[in-house]
Amino acid sequence: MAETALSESEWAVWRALTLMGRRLATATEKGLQSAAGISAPDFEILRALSEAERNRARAGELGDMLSWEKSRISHHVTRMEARGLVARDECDADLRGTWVTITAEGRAALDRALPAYAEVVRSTLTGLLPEADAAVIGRAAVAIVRGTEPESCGAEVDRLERVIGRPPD
Amino acid sequence: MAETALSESEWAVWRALTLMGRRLATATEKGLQSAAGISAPDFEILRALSEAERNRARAGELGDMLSWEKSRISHHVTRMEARGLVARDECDADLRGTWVTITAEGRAALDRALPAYAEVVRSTLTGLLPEADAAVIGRAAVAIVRGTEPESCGAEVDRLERVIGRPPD
DNA sequence: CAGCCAATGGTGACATGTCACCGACCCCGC
DNA sequence: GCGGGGTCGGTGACATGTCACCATTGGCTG
Repeated sequence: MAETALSESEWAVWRALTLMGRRLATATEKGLQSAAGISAPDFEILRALSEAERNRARAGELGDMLSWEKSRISHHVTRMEARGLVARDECDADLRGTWVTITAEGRAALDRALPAYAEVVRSTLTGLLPEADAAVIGRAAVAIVRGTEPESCGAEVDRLERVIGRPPD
Repeated sequence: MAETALSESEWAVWRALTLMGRRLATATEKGLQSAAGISAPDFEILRALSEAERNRARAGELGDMLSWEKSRISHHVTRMEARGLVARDECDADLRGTWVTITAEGRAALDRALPAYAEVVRSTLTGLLPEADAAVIGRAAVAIVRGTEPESCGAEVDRLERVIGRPPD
């Protein structure tokens, strides 16, 4: 703990993970942009809205679904609204609140994006790893997510763990 | 390949990796900020400079070392220059070029940052995973890096693979 | 040596993300 | 009903990152 230097293998694993993260992000961005003309954050918002009841959600709900800060939601919805992908509606039940809705244009973009997104996941992750390795990497990722910020480990992480499976013992 | 839907486990692994990436990035940022008052990109620039001969590098070299675009280098060096962490020097041998140097202040910040950085790696990665899992996740990350953008797989990835080891067969 | 093309670094416009703060509004106790 | 504190979104300032473009310079060819 007082050692200041990382071992070569510690450094290599860290560096490899960092590089991998950037590659996955870049591949996602490129795939969505070329297939549907939207960015990765756009996609996340549209997907969350499409899964919500009546295709709409309160701004705060969106933030919870995506683990985004409220100001990030607000800024990004403003940008997407300007491009016609989503719309804001007043909330009668709570005058402070705002409904965010997916527009027809947003729905069309999402429909174009979904197959491309699946293809990105397969071509950069599932398709490159033996299934057993994918399981190990998934479990390791869950362990790291659990190990960092223990307080905010919401229900989603539990669900992921259930799907991915727990270390054998 | 024509399937449009991801299986539940494909999705879970992808989502877990995405979450993990954000957690690691956040932990790095927080650790460096509190220990040395610098950001993760600041740290990368300072580390690259400190490893270069005479603690200086041409802007383009820096870009190659970090796999950054030249405009990113330029913008970030401008910001760090304003905070006194690095300095620009004219390059006599090529009047188009610029030397980027680490200042005493930048060196001091780097020295404060290095132990904190190692601590972040240990507390979020090495310390949370059994050694065998770390090896598997490292190999998987290298495989993904290799599988995406095959052209730009420079010498660094070879080195990482040598350190981490290759899949047993 | 003249002229062309590539390399080098920088700049401005824009997209994304965080933080601190604010104005409006809700609810709860009185 | 009426304050007071917390909730809800939003805004502005700033940091980061990408893209398209530019001016300057190097170096090579005729």
